[in-house]
Order: sequence, then structure tokens, then C-alpha cells
Amino acid sequence: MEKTTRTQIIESADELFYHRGFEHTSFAHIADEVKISRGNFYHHFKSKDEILESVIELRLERAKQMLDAWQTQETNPTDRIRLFIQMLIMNKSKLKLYGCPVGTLCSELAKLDHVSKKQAGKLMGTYRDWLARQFIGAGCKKNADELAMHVLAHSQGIAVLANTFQDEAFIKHEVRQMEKWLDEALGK
Amino acid sequence: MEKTTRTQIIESADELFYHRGFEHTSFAHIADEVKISRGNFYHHFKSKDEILESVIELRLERAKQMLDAWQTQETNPTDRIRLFIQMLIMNKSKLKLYGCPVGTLCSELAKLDHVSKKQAGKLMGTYRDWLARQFIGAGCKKNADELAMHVLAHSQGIAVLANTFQDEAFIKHEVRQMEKWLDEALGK
DNA sequence: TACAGATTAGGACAAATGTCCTAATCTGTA
DNA sequence: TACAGATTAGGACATTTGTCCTAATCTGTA
Repeated sequence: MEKTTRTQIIESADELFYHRGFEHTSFAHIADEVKISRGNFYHHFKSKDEILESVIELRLERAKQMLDAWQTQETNPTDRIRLFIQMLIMNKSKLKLYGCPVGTLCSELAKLDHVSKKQAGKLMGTYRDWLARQFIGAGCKKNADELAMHVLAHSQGIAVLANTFQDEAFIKHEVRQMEKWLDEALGK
Repeated sequence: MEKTTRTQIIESADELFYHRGFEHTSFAHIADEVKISRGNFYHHFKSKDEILESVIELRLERAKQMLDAWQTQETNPTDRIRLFIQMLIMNKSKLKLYGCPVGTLCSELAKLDHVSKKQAGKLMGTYRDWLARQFIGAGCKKNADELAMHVLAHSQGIAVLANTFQDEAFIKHEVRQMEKWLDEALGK
């Protein structure tokens, strides 16, 4: 079964929005990628904003899918948090070039005061809630959300600086620090 | 002595680029703010990119000026780092609305692959270098830059999340954590 | 085969953008 | 006052943008 045009549009837009930003990506860019006529978008979407909506949905699904996979793959909540942190290492070359796909989208939509900025926030919220659940599972019931937010904040900061300074080595060092912090936070 | 038109353009652009982002800000927006004709920008600047250049210069100057003021105002390097961290509290309402002016600019310019992205990186670098000098002054000569990058990363992450979740209270909590971390890092 | 509905191509459209040009006005100096 | 240079207003310009329309083509079904 082939990919539908609609799916191709969403997936190309997903990548272009990440690489170039939402506003800086035009229909012409997506059309070039998918190799369809520009005027024909409107058979699949009512507007550019609606494409963004679908892209965020796609990212939400993929995120949940990945986190679900981790849930069955690792039995230990602590190790699952470690998997989350390891994501920074796995994606280090992309982070260097484009930053974090979630964080940069949220930042851009906040400045545009875009209708979908809240929806993009849910994407970040998915990771937040999942991390909090892992911390609860690891025995930190009372401050699980705060710990989750700390991991999230640290990850976002690492992404911004790796992008700004075009530095992958920094990611590795900072991840080591975060892992050390995690051991201490869960130790007591 | 009145502000020159050129200065007014730069200062309005500075604010608009922060609030709306660089690309999403047009000449029409700046012209509205400064109350001049649109066509008359080109007597002061050759292009929009040149306005951005001047805005970054302005931000560089202001950053250096602020850090210099701290240098004379506080004799203790540790207290100067605390002042840096306290900036997050002072600017919390703006951070919630627009994120960090430095971080969001660097992220945007990276996606645009803009000629000035390196220059914007220098802005971040100014804080990095200053923080590193403070850590050296506080007796952490061997890993001063790593500590500086850690403070910077944490600050950036806090800004991204405060913006994403529209949450000021989170800033206060995370700043407290960072101050605690600072005490420990300098204690040994 | 015939035909209805889905899909597509291609282009029209107004609005907005960055850029540039020219004529008017202001300002300081001789 | 007279005049040169700086500053400004206003609009022209080509390009790009998101949006929309229409005619052609494809696809599955009767």
C-alpha cells in the first residue's frame, strides 16, 4: 500500500517545519518536496494552519508510540528516564543543526501567537507527563512533576546551546551530568 | 538631545524582533512604531538584514554594559553569578510571553540559516565567557567553561518551558534549584 | 463501456513583502 | 538670505505569499 498524497504532504511538512521553521516554509517548498501542484493542497487541507495541525498530531502520535514502546521494552522506570536522556545523544547531529523539534516549534508559535501554540504545548506536555509518571514509578511521588520539569528544562537548554554553538561534544558532557544528577535525585 | 531616527528604528526593531520574531516583523510594523514612511528606511539601512545587525550590536553593547555594572557593583564572583540567575526572576513575565531574547533569536536564525546567526551566537558567547570568568574567580579554574555552559543551558531551558507552559511559578522553583546547585558546585 | 466522484494541474487573484526611486522638506552654514 | 546636504514622504516595482477556481485526468463501480 502506497502512501497517500495527504500523508506525504504531512510528512514533508513535518521535516520542513523542523528544518526551516513553520513560517519560513511555504507551499512552494512542500510542493517541491512532494512533487505536486501548489493549487492542489486545498483538496487535502483548508489552509496552511491546518497542515500544521496535522503535523502536530503526527508528532503527538509518534511521541506516544515511542514512549509506549519504551514502556514495554524497559521494566525499570529509572532506565526509561535514562532512555529519554539518551535521546539527546542519539539525535545530536540534528540537534546541532536545528535544535529540538518540540522546543523550537513552541518558541516560534509563541512569537506568532499562533492558534496552534497550545496544541504544540501539549506535545511538550506529553513528555512532561510521561516523565512524571516514571518518577512516580521510581518512588518520587511527591515531587514527580518538578523532577520531570527539571529533566525537560535541562534537555531543552542543552538543545538550544548545542544549536547556538554548533557543538555536539557539549551534549555528551551535559548528558553525563544529567545522568549523575538523576542517580543522586533517585538515591535519596 | 533627542534620539535620532536611526536609533529609534533600532530600538523599535529590537523590541519587535523579540516579541514577534525577526522574520514575522516587517518594515510596516517598524514604520508604524517609529511613525516614519516605509520607503525611508533605506536612507539609514541598506537592508532588513542590516537592521538586524544593528539590533544585535545594540544587544551586545547592553549586555556588556550590564555585566560591567555587575562587575563593579559586586565584589564577589559567586554573588555575580547569583545576579545572573536572578535575571530569570526579574524578567519572568517577559520570559513567559516571549521566551529568552537571546535564545529565541539564535534558534530562529539557525533555522533561517541567516548571515547573522554567528553574530547572534556571539551574544550568547558573551554571557558564556563572562560566566566562565566568574567561575574562575570563584576558584573553579579547571572546569569554569563547563560550569558556565551548565548555568546557561539551565537558564535557556527554564525560559523555553516558562514560555511553552505560560508558567512563571516554575521559574521561581527552578531558580531555587539552580542556586542550590551553585552552592554545592562551589562548596567543594 | 459509461459515468460519478475523487484527485490533480495550472493558473488567477489580492495582499504583503523587501527594495528602490524621486521629489519635497528640513537644517545648518556661508 | 541663499544654498548644499541631510532627511523624509510617498509611491512604484517585482516577487512571493496563501488562497481559490476551473478544467482535465484518474479510478472504481454499475
